[in-house]
Amino acid sequence: MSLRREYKTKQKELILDCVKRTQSTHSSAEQLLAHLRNSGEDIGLATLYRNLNRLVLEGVVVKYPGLGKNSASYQYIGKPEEHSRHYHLICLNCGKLVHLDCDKVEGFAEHIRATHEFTLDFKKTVFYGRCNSCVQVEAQSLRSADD
Amino acid sequence: MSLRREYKTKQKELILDCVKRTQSTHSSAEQLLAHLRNSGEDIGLATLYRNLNRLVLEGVVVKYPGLGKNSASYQYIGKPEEHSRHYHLICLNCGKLVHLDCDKVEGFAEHIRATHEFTLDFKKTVFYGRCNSCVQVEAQSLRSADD
DNA sequence: TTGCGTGCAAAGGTTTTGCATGGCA
DNA sequence: TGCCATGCAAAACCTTTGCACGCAA
Repeated sequence: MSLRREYKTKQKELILDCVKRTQSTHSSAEQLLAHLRNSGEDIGLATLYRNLNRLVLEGVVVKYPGLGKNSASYQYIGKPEEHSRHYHLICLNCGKLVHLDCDKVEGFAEHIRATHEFTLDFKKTVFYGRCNSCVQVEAQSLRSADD
Repeated sequence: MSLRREYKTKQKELILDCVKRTQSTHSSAEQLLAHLRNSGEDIGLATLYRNLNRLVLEGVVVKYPGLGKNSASYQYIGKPEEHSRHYHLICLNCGKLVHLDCDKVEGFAEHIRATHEFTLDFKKTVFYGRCNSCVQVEAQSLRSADD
């Protein structure tokens, strides 16, 4: 039963920094890699995936399985201790992340537990939809274009 | 700009039938294929994928990108006109899928839209958590074992 | 010095695509 | 008879894994 010590490496820090900096929009592994390259840092793809998986396990990063295309997206949501009892809203169009801090949510979760016998996990649950500005943009393009 | 006529084929009907019959639990392409084989029908994998994609486009089937493993799951939700706004609860422990048909949900969604300027997409949003039986089992194992 | 982390390349698995053939209309 | 749909196999794709080397502690 060996204790697994964790080493602090340059790559690990770069990756964490990168997802923190891009937290307003979820990014694919490839996009994150590009970001890093723009900063002059090159990191192996395998290393990136390994670290992302670790961060997901730690709970500070959320993984969204291939929404638009096929590749998964990753997004920094902060340390578990810090994002207590709030949920996340993600815009399917622009990728914007919104923190939902609201009393109503607690009431809703309680209702689900009491009536539907299901305990929501606010760390894992992400609400998808459209933010207001994207709803408006889409409504507009529906009016102008038609197919 | 050619009109694209759609043909009615045996495979198409079989696939639609299959997703309809299995709508209580979302299934991967491989699982659907197995279902079909059990009924004595063999269909090409490519055909299955092509038709599933078409059904997703039509809006009668929802695709959940690789939740547990890597493969995506598909689920029949009915014609857009027919499926009322219900959400899905998925147990993180046993994988059980629960349909959440509830007035409170509508009220909640409306609150999100009005107050938080965000329109929920009930096709894409999945609530994760634990079903009651799994909560109980886990509580029990916490008592007996400790790690 | 120990052994975890990295990078590369290869493997793994899922989904898509090209092409010849089959079948609906 | 047109041409869409199918089936097969190959390709494309994303992600994981094996292995040797580098590097943190």
